[in-house]
Amino acid sequence: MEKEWRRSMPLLSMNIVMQLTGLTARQIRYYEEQELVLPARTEGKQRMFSLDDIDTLLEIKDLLKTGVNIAGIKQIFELKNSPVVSKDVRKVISDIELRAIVKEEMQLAQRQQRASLRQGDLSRFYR
Amino acid sequence: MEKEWRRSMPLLSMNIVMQLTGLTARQIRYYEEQELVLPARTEGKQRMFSLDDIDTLLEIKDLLKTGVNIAGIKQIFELKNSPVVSKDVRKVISDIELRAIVKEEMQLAQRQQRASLRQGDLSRFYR
DNA sequence: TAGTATATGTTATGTTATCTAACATGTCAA
DNA sequence: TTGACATGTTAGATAACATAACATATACTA
Repeated sequence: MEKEWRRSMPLLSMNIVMQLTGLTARQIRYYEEQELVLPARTEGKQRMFSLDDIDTLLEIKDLLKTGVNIAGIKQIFELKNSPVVSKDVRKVISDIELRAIVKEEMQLAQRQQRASLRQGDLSRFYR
Repeated sequence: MEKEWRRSMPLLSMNIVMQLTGLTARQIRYYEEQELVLPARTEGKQRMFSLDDIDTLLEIKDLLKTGVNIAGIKQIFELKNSPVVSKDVRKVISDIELRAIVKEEMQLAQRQQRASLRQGDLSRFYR
């Protein structure tokens, strides 16, 4: 309860966030438009990000890379914020994400009669 | 060696540093002019501060409030960076600062035949 | 007492960083 | 092909920051 303070404090400007996440300003603003991140604003309306925001952005980046679209990410984030999942958040969430992704990919594959999901794409969920 | 990374990373812009330290931009720039802090710069020459810089600024603020002038602070910082004092840095430094301050104040008092140093001013060094 | 140094305030002027909004484009699936 | 999605690009406006010069209060010094 001193670390929480810092992680949620909006200290970082756009430029730094671009560097830390490897995302473009356009991407970051788009994700905000889609309400996936909600950076604070200065009096002059400039975005200020917290470390938590960085985590969120990195997760978005990762999920997009995995093939989940914005709508899917929205769902996942909603699940995360649902009070049901507040025991061992970390692990539970991973499972949920996994299932969401697999489900989406399965549906895709079915609809297209093809295997859009190569083995390698799930490897990071196993060990 | 993962925390060092973060503490020395220049992530913070002027505005945030002003808020975190309670110093004005003028003060911060002046301290840099006096080479007490050396913030990084963006390509566009804008200052970017690290958490270490914040610590330094807060220390400057504190020392100034205690009555030490810029020259004195410079000395103290030089002592800190001297390789001699690299065992139990924390404690040793406090002592050095204390002595430096006391010395300065004593000289002042002597020259002026007055007691410029009230008891209360040193109270924070004792317990 | 008059003069000087120190640390900071204030103002002016230019540059960099960020904003919003609109339009363009590559990719993929229907 | 057509359309949706995610992102690129550009334009024009504003916010944030830069340097530099001058002003000033306080505290020392002569």
